Amino acid sequence: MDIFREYNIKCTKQRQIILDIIKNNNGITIKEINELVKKEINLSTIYRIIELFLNKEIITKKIVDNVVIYELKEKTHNHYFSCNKCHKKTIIPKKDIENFENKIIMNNDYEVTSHNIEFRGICSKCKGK
Amino acid sequence: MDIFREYNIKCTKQRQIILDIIKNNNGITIKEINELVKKEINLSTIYRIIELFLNKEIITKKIVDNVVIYELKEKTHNHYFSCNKCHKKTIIPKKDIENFENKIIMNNDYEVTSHNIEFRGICSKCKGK
DNA sequence: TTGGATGCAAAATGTTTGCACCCGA
DNA sequence: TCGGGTGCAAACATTTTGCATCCAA
Repeated sequence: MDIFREYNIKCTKQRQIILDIIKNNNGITIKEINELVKKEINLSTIYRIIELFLNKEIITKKIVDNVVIYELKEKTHNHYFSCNKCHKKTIIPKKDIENFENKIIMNNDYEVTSHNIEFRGICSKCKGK
Repeated sequence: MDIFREYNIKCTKQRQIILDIIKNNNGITIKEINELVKKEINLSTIYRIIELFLNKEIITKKIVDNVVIYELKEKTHNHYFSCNKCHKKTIIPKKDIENFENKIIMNNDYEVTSHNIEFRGICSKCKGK
C-alpha cells in the first residue's frame, strides 16, 4: 500500500487492518481497536503497531473527555474554525497562523516547537439561521 | 484554603500539597508527582486526588509529546506560551490574540464564540541551557 | 531466503479497590 | 464526634518483553 511505502515500513496484513480502523473511526482507543480485531490480531501487536505509527507520525495521540485516543495525523498541519451549528470546519490560512506565531516569537524570544489553535463559533452560513 | 471551599471539598494536607505541585509545575505526570511526594503521600491517594480534581474541573488532562500530563484549569481566559523545560508559562498579550482573531473574522465572516490557543517550546532562559 | 513482524505467555507497570484507621469540619 | 479521606496491601488492568515461528520483500 502507498502509505507504507511512503513511510518506508513493511506492509503487513495487521498494519493494514489497524490503519484502516483508525482511518474509519475518527478517534479510537486501544481497547476499542482490540475489541474489533481480537480474533485476528494479538494485543501486543496492536501496541507495537500503534507505537510504530506514532513514531512515524502517521497517527497522533490525543485526549478527548479525559480518555486517550488515536487518530490519523493530518499531513498538512492545518488549523480550523469549527462551526457549532453545522459542525463544518474551515481552514484558517496558513499564512495567518504563521504571521501570528512569528509575532509571538519576535516579542518573546521563544523557540516554539508546537502549537494548538482552534476557533469555535457560528459560520457565515449558519449566522442567518 | 479558598479553592477547596469554592469547590466544596474538604481541605486536607495531601490535597493541598498536590494542588500546590500542579500549580508550580505546569504540566506534570502522575509519576513525577509521585516522585515528589512518595515519602508523604501514598500513590493510591494521588490517583484519588487527581480523579477528584478532574471531576471538579480544577485541573485538566492533556497530552504533550505523547505523554499524559495534568495541569491547572485556568479560570481567567488567558493564552500562554509554555516552556517544556522549566514549565513556566508566559502570557501572550491579549492584544496580540485579539488582533489575530479579528483578522480571522474579517477574512471569513465568522462569529467566534470561543478559542483555544496554546504555544509550547523552549523559553529564552532555557535556550542557553 | 532472511530479517523484521507477529503470537504467545510471562513480566513489568500502572491503576483501582476493600478495609481499618485517621483527621478535618 | 463522625463521615469522608488516607495508607496499605491486594486485586485488577494496561503495557512491555523474550523468544519461537511466520511471512513480506
